[in-house]
Amino acid sequence: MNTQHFSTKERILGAAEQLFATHGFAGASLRQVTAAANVNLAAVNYHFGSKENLINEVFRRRLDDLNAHRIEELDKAAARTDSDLEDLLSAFIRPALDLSLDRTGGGAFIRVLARAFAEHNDALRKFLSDNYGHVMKRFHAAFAQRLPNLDKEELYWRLDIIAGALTYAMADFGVIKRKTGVTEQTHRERAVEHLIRFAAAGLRAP
Amino acid sequence: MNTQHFSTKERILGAAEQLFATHGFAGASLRQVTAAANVNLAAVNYHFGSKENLINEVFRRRLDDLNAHRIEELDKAAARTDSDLEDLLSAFIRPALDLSLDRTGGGAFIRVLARAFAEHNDALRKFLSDNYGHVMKRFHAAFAQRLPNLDKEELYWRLDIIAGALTYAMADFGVIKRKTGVTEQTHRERAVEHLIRFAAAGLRAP
DNA sequence: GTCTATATTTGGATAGAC
DNA sequence: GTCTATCCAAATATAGAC
Repeated sequence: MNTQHFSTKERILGAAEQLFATHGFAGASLRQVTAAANVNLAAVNYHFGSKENLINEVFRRRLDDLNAHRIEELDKAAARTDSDLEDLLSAFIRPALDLSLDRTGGGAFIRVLARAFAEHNDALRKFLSDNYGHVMKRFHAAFAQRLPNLDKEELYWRLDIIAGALTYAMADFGVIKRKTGVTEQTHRERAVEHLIRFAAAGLRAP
Repeated sequence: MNTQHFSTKERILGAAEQLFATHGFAGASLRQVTAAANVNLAAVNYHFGSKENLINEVFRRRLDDLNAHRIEELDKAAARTDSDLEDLLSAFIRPALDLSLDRTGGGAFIRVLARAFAEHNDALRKFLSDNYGHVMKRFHAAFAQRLPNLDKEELYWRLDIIAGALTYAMADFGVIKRKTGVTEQTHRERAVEHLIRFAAAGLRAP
């Protein structure tokens, strides 16, 4: 991530992602970030204005893509008349799995997301809600259509739990050593299947 | 938590627990902690030596109790010949549920635990491993006895995931507003049941 | 044990030369 | 756009009086 053929901005984002994953938002200093990115300390404020905005941009870079894929998969599932709860859950969960498996830092980003859940940071939650609330609304609507007896707020609440469980599982799996070669991907695939079954059962509960 | 009829040490621990839950270990300063505890800034270093040690003591205060209850429940389950996987899981999970429901800050502590998972802090992990590794060993042995075909390392790995899922669920549930009175406890009870089924299925997977 | 005062370090942010 | 140098605030930690 700190090779020279990426732009300064990209190198900062990559280094920040890694360090936020490891030390947290408060724990990783801009000095650590700029040193790892091999750029000057002042570059962060020049390109991003502030540390808080840098944090937001770390999210934006990945979430734009992730949520676009989710909407894409949701549209596919919604177009089919025979799609069920599991298909909707898959549309939400599979893109996150793919991201966690990519080789350009996606695994680190998933750990950053896990931290965001733990943070309960109001500014961060507002940013996520402002920018990606519409994705949750789309999924909420799709689930609500298939679960007409479930209270709307209860549904939001359960989707939040599912997002949390997914993030945690992906972040934790990131620590596992892939001893026997293919295992890493296989394990995550299985985790996703378990999650989908678990989440579907949870959603169907009265 | 910051009333005068607790000792300085206890007030610091309570305030630290609350603030670590809200802002994280790096994010909560000793100045915030001592102000909330209504004690002098220097008191932390006098009573605990350092911030890192204060963090450790926040864990010790709750985990000693939590793990004692877990061992107690495990012994009860192990004594019965007809106990199954679900009983062992219950011995592990129920004491955490009880803690999350207590009224002296247990809910905040569960959020602190969730942060510890996200931290991946080596010093903290070593502290937890040194002081509570024997509890995981006891559970590992009990599960291994009932799952003789499962690889030992695989089992450790899965128990870790279960601990993570439990912690996350409890921490997240902590945010929910109990609108209709009894709901809070009922919801957590249900979450625990889901978790146990989920975990048991995961453990039985090949 | 508790306080005030302070040493020391570190962090975020910016000014101004290039 | 990038660098050096620096400002200022905040943090951990300690010394020493009470």
